[in-house]
Amino acid sequence: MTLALPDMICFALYSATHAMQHVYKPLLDDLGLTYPQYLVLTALWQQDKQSVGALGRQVQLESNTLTPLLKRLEERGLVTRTRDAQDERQVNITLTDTGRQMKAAAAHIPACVLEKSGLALEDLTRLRDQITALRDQLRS
Amino acid sequence: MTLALPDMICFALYSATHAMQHVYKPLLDDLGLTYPQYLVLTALWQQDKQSVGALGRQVQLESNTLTPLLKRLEERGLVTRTRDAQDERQVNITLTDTGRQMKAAAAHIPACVLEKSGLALEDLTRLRDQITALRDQLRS
DNA sequence: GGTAATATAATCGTGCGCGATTAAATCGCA
DNA sequence: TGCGATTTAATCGCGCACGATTATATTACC
Repeated sequence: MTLALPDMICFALYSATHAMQHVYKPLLDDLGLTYPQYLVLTALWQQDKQSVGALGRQVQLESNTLTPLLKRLEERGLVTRTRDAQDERQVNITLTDTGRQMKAAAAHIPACVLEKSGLALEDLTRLRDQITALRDQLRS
Repeated sequence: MTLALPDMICFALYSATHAMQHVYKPLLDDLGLTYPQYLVLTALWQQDKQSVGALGRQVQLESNTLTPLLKRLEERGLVTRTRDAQDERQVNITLTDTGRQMKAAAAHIPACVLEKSGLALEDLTRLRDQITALRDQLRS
């Protein structure tokens, strides 16, 4: 357990995350999206019309990050933001037609990333599960 | 290979990195450091007096991120920034006495993180190596 | 029914990351 | 020797992250 960067699991995660975002960058540039914006849209493609809080629980971000991000998506015409009629504290985020259509334009991305990883799907899946388990342990 | 967040290796890395930084936060708050500042100091604790570029190659950051960060470390009295006499393009970053002393104050951190991970050292090491290999593949 | 407690999103300030550009020093090469 | 190419930091603008606070709506409870 040394204090050198190459030995640190935290740095491995940190630098791998940046490397991953570097792979996504050109793919997302084609869609005019940033990486966090892509994550939010991914959550909405699975389940449309979610509150800011519900989205935040999935992408692990708070309203202080999400609110400006969602305003940018709204300005781009990808989502709408409307106060919930039943509970006016909540703001519902809903995909526009353009936002829904972008799902098809993004459909090729996962395969590109898989290929770039140089791993078999099952190896990548196993690694993902280990990283997810570590994350959940760290969060507890 | 679905498009759901829990299935995405990129999101596993992204959220695990944030969870890791959340673990470091209270430990680094005691030292008055941010996480990237801690990485830079870690590199300097291994090898003092490095150029901005050499540091950047280790922590995987460019001068546009490092220069302001290093200025903050200089303001806090942890490092000095001086133009290299032989090659005036380069700026040498050198630890002050205070910066060197902080290594001892940070010595307990790796063990804290290991414990929080809930994994045996050898398991964490194996996971780290897999993540590092993925990072290097993605960078290529 | 009124009021304290809670939940939700928004706002603000600071510090990264990073693409693009700029300024200055050094190097390569005829 | 001179001059274009390269290297190195710094600068600028934008978009996250996140701690702390605020405003408003809802719920709990007496």
